[in-house]
Amino acid sequence: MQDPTETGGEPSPGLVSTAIQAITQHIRSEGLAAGDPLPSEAAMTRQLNVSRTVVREAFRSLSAMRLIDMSAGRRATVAKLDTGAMSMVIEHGITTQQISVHQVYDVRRTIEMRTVALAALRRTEAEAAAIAQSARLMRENFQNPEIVMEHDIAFHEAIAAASHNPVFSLIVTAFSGVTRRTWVIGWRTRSSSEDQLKMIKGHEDIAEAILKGDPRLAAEHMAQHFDKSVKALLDAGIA
Amino acid sequence: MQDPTETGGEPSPGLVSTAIQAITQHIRSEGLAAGDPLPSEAAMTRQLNVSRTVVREAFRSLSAMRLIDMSAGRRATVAKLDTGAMSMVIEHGITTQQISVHQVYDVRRTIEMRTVALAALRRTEAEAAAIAQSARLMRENFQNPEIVMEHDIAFHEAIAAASHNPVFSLIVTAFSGVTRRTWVIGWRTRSSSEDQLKMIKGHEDIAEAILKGDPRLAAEHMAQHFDKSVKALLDAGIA
DNA sequence: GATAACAACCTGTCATACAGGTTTCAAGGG
DNA sequence: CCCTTGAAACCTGTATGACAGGTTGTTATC
Repeated sequence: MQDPTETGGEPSPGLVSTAIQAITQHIRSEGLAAGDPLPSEAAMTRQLNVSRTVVREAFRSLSAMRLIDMSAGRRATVAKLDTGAMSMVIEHGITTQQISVHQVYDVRRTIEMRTVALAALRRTEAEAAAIAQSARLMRENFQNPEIVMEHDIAFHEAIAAASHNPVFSLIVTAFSGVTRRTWVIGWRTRSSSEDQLKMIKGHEDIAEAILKGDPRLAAEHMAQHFDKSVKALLDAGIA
Repeated sequence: MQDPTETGGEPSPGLVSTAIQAITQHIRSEGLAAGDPLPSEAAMTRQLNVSRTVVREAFRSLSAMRLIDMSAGRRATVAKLDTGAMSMVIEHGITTQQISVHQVYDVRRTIEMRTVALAALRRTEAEAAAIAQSARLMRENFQNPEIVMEHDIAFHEAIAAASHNPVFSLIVTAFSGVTRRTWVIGWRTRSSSEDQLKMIKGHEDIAEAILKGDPRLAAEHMAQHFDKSVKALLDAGIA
């Protein structure tokens, strides 16, 4: 039925994929930035000569990946960089057992040894304070694992942010979901309060090294932190 | 009437988001693995008591993130781990100028210093051969930049695969799109054939170190490779 | 028992309809 | 003149029905 001069020749694995490409292509060719509005569904429908169903599924797909923002009544807009899609991919890999928690931790260790060094070199005063603040809140709430975990996650994300490289932030944040699922296990393995406080001390050491601007020391503390975390997970039988 | 507390809001007021969660939840609770079939759209429609439109947009969204595979006539199936979504996020960040090529290279350098060390430790004979093969093909086709680039990308992906950690593969592959867009620029900066061959020699050194099983040497060569690549991009004026 | 036609089911796409949110702009009141 | 107000125009969210075409299992035929 529809035969609008297929340019290029790709027999198309589906009209929706074509529409998705058209939209991303539009963003690129128009040089749109985060917040800029996209064409309406109706306009896209006319331009591509397909039904609104197809255009809509394309928009919705991009929205699911958080490349665009949609909300009722308003045109879709280009989205700010967001972890949404990435964390879903990681989660999917974990739940379908295609990747293991241990493998994620190896990647985290690799990346965070770098973010912490960069943070020590590039952090602003405010960022150093935020990092130290998270560590302090971990200690103050150390009886409540859930709260400690949230501050732990915030701690690592703050370090990534202080690296001033959003790609690192993106990846670190994408792993936070996995952390939420396994953190408590590692915490329980640290049977004594002493062990738990020692682990919190590790965070404070990292924060301090960042504050002092010593990348080598910061990386060293981070490595120790991860080695202990991985060991705790291994002791708990997490593959 | 603006409510800035909207960012990162969890309360998704859409039926589609609910449906997406229901599907991923189904995968989790049923313990599905890659290749397993999902309920049909009709079944989901009944279960969630929403229209097929909604269910379909949910399926399509998951398909766009490559969490599930869809094809006409057949039920959707759980997908194998794939880079699709991740590379789109990275591309989006680049095209909307929220991240720079330089930042991507810093992340690549960080990750590939690790993958190359792991590859040296864990590679099979076949993997070592594949890596060396890519390096050889780079040399054999060194007059043709496009082909050299493809083998370069294959080279790095093969190293990631040899690390035996799919998360590394995932990330490295996600960056390949960026490489395709900037590689030629770096190549041109290496004005003389001599420089270009020197760069290929760098790849061969890496391959050899992996074959010898020397992680420290491999990482060192990889670091040099990236330092030169970044310098080439900087010389070309890429931010 | 093998094979070919068929029926049941499934996804891909289209058309239409309507509810509800958002923006725009002009008319009316201060 | 400015501000408020309200309606119209536009937009997205969801539902329904229809049909084409692919896939699979079953049955009838050889």
